[in-house]
Amino acid sequence: MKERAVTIYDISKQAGVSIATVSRVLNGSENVSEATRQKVLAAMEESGYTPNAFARGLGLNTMKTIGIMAADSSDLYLAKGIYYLEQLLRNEGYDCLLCCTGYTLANRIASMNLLLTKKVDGIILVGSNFIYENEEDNKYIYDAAAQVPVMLLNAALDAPNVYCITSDDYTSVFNATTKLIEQGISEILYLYNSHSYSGKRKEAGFRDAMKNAGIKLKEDSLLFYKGAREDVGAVTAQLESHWDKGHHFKAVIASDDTLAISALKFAYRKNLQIPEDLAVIGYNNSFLAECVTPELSSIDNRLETLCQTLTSTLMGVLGGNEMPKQTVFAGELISRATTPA
Amino acid sequence: MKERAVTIYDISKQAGVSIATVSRVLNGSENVSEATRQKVLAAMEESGYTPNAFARGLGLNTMKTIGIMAADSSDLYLAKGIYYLEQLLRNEGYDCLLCCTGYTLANRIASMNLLLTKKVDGIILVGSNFIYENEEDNKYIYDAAAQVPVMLLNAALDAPNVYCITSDDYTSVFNATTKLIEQGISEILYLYNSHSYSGKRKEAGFRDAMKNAGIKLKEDSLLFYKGAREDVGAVTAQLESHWDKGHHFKAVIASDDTLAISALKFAYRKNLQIPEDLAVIGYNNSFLAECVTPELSSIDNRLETLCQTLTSTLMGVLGGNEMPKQTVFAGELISRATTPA
DNA sequence: TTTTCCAATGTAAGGGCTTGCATTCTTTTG
DNA sequence: CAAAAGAATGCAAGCCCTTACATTGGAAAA
Repeated sequence: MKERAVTIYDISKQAGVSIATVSRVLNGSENVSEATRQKVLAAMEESGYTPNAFARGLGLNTMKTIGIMAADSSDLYLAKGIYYLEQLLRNEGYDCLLCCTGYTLANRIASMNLLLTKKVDGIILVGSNFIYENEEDNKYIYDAAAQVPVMLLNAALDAPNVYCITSDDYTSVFNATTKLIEQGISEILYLYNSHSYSGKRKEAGFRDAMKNAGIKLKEDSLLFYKGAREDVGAVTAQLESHWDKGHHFKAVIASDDTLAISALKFAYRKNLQIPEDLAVIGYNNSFLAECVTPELSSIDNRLETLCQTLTSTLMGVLGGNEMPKQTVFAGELISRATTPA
Repeated sequence: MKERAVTIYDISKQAGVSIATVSRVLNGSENVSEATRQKVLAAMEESGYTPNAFARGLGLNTMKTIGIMAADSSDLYLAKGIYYLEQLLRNEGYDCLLCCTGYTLANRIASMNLLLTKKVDGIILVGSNFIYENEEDNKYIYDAAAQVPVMLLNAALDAPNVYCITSDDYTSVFNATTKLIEQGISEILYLYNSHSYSGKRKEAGFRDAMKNAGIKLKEDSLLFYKGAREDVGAVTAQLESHWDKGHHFKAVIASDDTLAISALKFAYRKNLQIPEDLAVIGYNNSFLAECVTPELSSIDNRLETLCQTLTSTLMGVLGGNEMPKQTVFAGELISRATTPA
């Protein structure tokens, strides 16, 4: 299959210059006369030369690759983030090594090492679940950051060489909750399934909004689902069982669109009118929101903006510039048909 | 940031052996006595040695990386495929370089070259849209296949070093259509938005099933939507306009779940009961199908099986074995609430 | 014209690892 | 017990680039 490849030596011979000169035009060095540059380029063109990435890597100690870690690249939201990042990084001349880690720490440590072994120039952690409550569990991030910049999307961690781009989840949920209350709906159920960094921020936003409105928060106003949120049937069932135990509510704010979908299904089963009997607000404003009927109101956390900022910050860091350690963007409730006008 | 890394020389010194021996234990060579192996491993462990991937690549001419190309990694179906592949390949010790190419040929050629430059060991094209009608446009695939094995998921192309794993889309749609007809529904609209390899197979399945049942196919029985299928609103509008022109139907078979979602929305707007007034069948059996109400009947093309087979075939090829050039699996209609029982 | 200086180019020393071949030492065989 | 075979290890030549430093030649300065 692979015959001996064309090397820099072949080009140097063909163009009648030294390999150093060839290397210089390869790397866009200034100190090459236009005439030689053309000669070399012609030779490359003619023989279909492609520099050997490994040798290049050895010399430059980089292969222009960024590692992207996500728990599950098929999650609607994470997939979108990965997509944006890949596009943006490619524009900057970087390739992406993708690592789906699942949710266990052991896997994450392994993946992290893998990426480091492959000499990526930076690592992006997509999703807030990469930060652990137990400070020791975050060691794998600190270790990685000792070697390459680590970017967190939707999570925050104060450490050297770690940069965080987040959405202001707290305020988004606070505002959404407040808005519902102002519309006269105060029996709100907060449905969530993660204690991640942003998960806790969202929850806090809910609690504070309720408190702020002077509504005493019963503990049955929060429902935690401990399984995979993609298991729509199970989440729906849990909502039903909650309701059937006498915990009624007039609205659901979910920490994720997928969970909100279950709330919609729940309403359908219970024959509740949306939004009259039950208002529903999701989070992430994913494609799902437009797919369901009635269309789901959802909090948009401006994923594309986050990704753009993350990328430019990373590029800045790699370029040796001082960059902000944390950047926060405001979210926004997109009102559709599951909330009162 | 980066202090001088531990190299094979350090280990060799520390263990009191030659670097050749260290390299041998690194590569699991047979000819090393157990005692030395242990000594070396201990030294590695102690000094936290990580072999330099570039140097390794230079020597071995591989970095155990597979390139994955997909038009859009955030597409629900493609994302799932990428996810499966990434997991499977990782299990085999390979990393994945992800390339989202969009739908233009120029981008694809560029991406392909990029992957080849980075010396991937194989390339996987996820999605049937990588094959072009115009034979010349497929040159980029042949070129790539001249260097590394190319795997096609859901597409077929007969060429050296190209391996295809597909679902029998033709039969799946043929059967689904036939089943509807047997249930007494013969006014069926086939809704599609792609002329890709599998797109054409599906369409043929529909046409043949109708013909086979002796139903004369009016050309208004097929509706092609030329934009992005994610634009649910636009697809819905086009369905409405089609209907309003007098082209009525009692069922929709869509070439993709996302399109089917639009059919559901259309029914809702027209106040058609599902499945009594309108039956709907999607394709891919994606997560979307379970999210909507009523839940969508959809053709499952066994993506996970396809990915497994693709991976094992690729591993076989890389291992120098003769492997089947084309593997086809049967699909299956998953009946949910949008089709009559 | 001679001296400086600088742009353009070449020389050669790595960068860290793999591997064919040579060498040494241990076993087996006759 | 000598000779042959085999196992374990070392030597050194790559693999293909990058780049600090040396060299050259011509233009600018004196």
